[in-house]
Amino acid sequence: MTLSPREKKDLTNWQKGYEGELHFDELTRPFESTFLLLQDLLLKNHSTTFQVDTLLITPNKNYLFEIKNYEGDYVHDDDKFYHLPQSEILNPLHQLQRANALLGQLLTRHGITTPFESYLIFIHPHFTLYQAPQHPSIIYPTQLSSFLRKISPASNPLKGHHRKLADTLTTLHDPNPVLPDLPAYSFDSLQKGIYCLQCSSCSIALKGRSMYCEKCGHIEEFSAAVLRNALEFKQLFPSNRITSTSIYEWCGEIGTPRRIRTVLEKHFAIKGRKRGTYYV
DNA sequence: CCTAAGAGTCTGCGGTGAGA
DNA sequence: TCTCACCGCAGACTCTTAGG
Repeated sequence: MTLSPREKKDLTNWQKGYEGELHFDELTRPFESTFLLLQDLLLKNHSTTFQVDTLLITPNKNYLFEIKNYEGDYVHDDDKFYHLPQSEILNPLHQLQRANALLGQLLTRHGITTPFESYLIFIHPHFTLYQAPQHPSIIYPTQLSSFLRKISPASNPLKGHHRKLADTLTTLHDPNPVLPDLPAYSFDSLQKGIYCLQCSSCSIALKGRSMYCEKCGHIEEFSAAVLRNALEFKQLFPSNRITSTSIYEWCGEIGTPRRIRTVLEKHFAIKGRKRGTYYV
């Protein structure tokens, strides 16, 4: 669908944020084997919901990380952050302090009083902050690798209370993510077709058993592409039934309904018989 | 070249809805 | 309310083709 400029901006921001978290996940992967690493926690203290990007539990210290994938030029002035040339953004330090405070209160209510060291991580290599404050909680891109190196492997192992902390947080985590305000869409209003997995173009041609991207040359099995689209259909239209014709239409009437049916039969459970058959 | 998996074709079943 | 044409689907069978 065609997005409005505002929606495009939101989409870019979400993508950027997500990419930043993925990047940080990569950097903290070595810690997984020795420490407890919790990512993307959605927690609730009384009626206040808050999100925690990454929590790292080590034998010596617990860390709370807020990841920001800001790119380009920013300025810090009078306790405020601006994206140059002039738009003010939410102060990420305040977000970090809020998450830390709420996390502390939540854990205290569950009988855990362990402190967390909280850090604001600016992860994008092309991030510049003019008049950058020398704040002990801020880690700039050029400091990141040395900062992570300092979280050295501890000589003493994790104990029961560390696991209890992780278990408590995992139990308190709300698995239903808060969805951003999505633009209104319907089946009829969206462009149908299979897009290329590699370059996202819609210039896809069916050649034998494969889908061939005329733009980048990427080849994907027909069945894999249909399955991908069927899962996408399920995500976008949870109340719509998956039928061979609905997916055939959703895929831009590529192949034949019979071929689509074969793919659905293989990857989904069939409900009903004859007319009215659908897949779950 | 052979084999097996996948795709195409044909036929019949069952639900739906229009018209008598 | 009943009948019948139409549509969407499954199942059986045949054909095709990718990959070893």
